[in-house]
Amino acid sequence: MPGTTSRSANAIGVVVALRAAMEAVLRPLGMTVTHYACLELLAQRPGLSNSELARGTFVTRQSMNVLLQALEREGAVTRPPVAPVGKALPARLTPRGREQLDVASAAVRSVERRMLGGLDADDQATATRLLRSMVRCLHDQPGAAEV
Amino acid sequence: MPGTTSRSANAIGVVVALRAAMEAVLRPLGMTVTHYACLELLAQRPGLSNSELARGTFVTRQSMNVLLQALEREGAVTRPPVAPVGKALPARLTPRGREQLDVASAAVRSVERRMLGGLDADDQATATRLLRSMVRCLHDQPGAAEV
DNA sequence: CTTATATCAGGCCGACTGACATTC
DNA sequence: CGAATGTCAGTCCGCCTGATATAA
Repeated sequence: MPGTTSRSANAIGVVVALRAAMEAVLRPLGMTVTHYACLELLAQRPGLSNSELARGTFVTRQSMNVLLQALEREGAVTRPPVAPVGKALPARLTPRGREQLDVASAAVRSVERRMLGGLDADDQATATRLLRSMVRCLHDQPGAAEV
Repeated sequence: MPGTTSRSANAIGVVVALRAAMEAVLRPLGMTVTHYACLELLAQRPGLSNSELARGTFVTRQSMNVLLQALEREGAVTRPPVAPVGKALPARLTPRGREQLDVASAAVRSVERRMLGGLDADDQATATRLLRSMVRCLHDQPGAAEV
């Protein structure tokens, strides 16, 4: 009413607050947000290639390549020395990588609990459903980005 | 059910997808996510100090100081040369800063529309309400404690 | 040829930590 | 004194763009 023309959905607030909270709990584990997103994606869809992981986490394949090599070096991820087909090297979590993911997931879930703390059980279920829809929409419709 | 049963609310997906989408639309405007968050915060609460803006956007006061000085230099923000009280310098948007914010807000809202595109009007209203609650919870609670 | 992949090389810049002065 | 603030200085690193090689 007073000055409010078109009201924002506070997406900016979610981005800065949620991102900061996640970075805060992941840093002590030596993990970045992209780092964690990569492990999670790999757990859900084993065998993804470097480029596919890059697209899934919205970074360039060059950036994902650096991350993936670090993950291989520390034994969290394995890739075959030669490509089964083409050039794509299917990546998979090692038991160690799975462990790291489990620890990190617990930390991330603690943030989610804090985020949903002010909601009743009903709203929490709704929130989860709506969040999934949001992610799907953002993934499906490519913004002005992507090269 | 290999060990972990508790389903994630996909907070990680929201963070990476939404953040990337926002960066994509803000970059052509020469603006970062923190940059935009600062302007938005300043529009809602004129007179905030550097340190207060830093806390509101989850960066250090040193980082916010760099940003704020850049905003002053380009005439988007003004601060009094001397502190009215203490050392805190109340910052305010200039008409020019307000313009920049309006342009950026339009871009950010386009992302929000895309994000909420798969929902009906009812769910969209619910989503907005829940998002606000999430931001409030993440702001209020400390964040460093317990895992 | 065109497209997609992996990877190396180099650069950018936003954010961080450290340190100091000032003011309540 | 201690706590909060503004600010200068130095550093880091995650991510980017560019370029090369290979495979379908």
